[in-house]
Amino acid sequence: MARTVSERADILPLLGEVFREHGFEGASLAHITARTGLGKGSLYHFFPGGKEEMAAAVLAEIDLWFETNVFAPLRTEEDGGAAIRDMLARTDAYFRSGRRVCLVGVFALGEVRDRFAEAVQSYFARWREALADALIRIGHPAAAASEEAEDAVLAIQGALVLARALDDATVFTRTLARLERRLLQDLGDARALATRII
Amino acid sequence: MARTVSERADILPLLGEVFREHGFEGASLAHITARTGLGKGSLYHFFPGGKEEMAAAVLAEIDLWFETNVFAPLRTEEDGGAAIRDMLARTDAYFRSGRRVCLVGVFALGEVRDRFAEAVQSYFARWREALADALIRIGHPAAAASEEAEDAVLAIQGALVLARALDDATVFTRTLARLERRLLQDLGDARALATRII
DNA sequence: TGGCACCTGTACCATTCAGTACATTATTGA
DNA sequence: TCAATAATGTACTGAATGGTACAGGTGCCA
Repeated sequence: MARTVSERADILPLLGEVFREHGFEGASLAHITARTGLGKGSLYHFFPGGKEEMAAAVLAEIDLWFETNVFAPLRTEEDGGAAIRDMLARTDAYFRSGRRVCLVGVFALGEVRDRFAEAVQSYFARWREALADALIRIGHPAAAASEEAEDAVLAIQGALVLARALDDATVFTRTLARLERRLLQDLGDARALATRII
Repeated sequence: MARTVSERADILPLLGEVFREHGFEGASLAHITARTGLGKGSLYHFFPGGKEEMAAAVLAEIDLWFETNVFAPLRTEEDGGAAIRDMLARTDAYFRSGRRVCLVGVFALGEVRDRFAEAVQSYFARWREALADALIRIGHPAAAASEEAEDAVLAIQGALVLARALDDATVFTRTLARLERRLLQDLGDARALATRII
């Protein structure tokens, strides 16, 4: 019996892709073994809790990635404008310019949402709040910043849906470009900011 | 053996809810019989093609509803502003103010997309184009109208994702209100339209 | 060289899956 | 009244589902 992959952490990205493509219910153990090359023995050795534990581990890994590379910079980077531009660039890279779907979004739409409610809710809530932080730092009024952030986060999700529906990834890149304009415009003019229509 | 429901058309909405809640793969015949009250005998009598035919019929029904109540008015109603307001009101009603999910969007994210690619693609493409039509009719420049329409359609999808993820339907109603402002603002000022940042 | 913890493949389990076959019952129209 | 058709419940199929049990193999450290 040849030892194959070794590290549990190594297979998390593969697991993620399976859940992304098939959803939680559609991700059968057959699909998972095919993609990871691991048999049931290994799978249940690494994840005694079965599919549920696998999905939870994947969600945790995604959460950590976004927390580190997107949310935290939005909260702490001094130059808020640069933080927002970084967010957009990393979002574009992560979702492969619209060719990759958001696992958390997929889970949110399904009945699985209830099983991972805390993780799903927290992911989007922290994204929204971190972005609002950065917007306030570059001079947006607090009230508007919150709604602008929500609008941006939801636009990213919607763009992923539409890009896949139309089989046209440019929908996603076009949306990111629009968001950059929308979020970073008018930085110097406080009065325009106060009265501007979102 | 008592005859129960009778019309095939009567059970389409029920079928739709099952697919909406569980996705195509997750919608087992057990779920379907439970929701519709129809046994396998009746189900396969009405839909000899099985689940695939059921889903296709549901998609066709949804398509017809939107074509009639949303797309066509956007294209033909003389008062473009009223058409857009009607679209938003009917969208709000259809999605139960954010408590109901978009079946076409759910299908778009899953692997089922390929099986119903034509229906999924056409639904969103026609929505986008019909909305762009109305925007042009109220004075938006053609180039901007197309992108504004895409932005609106994708915002609706994203709002549904986010509303369900955060378990907060107000995300959806807030988004529709924002869209109304965004789409209908500045109607009289051509110069502002030409230079406005989307 | 030995032992031991860690991996891994295989066989197996009960359950559920979509779909089929068919006999039986309702309904309809002549 | 009586066939013909439409609708329905039931029993069944073979395959796939997630999960368990476990024996055996592998690498590592003493």
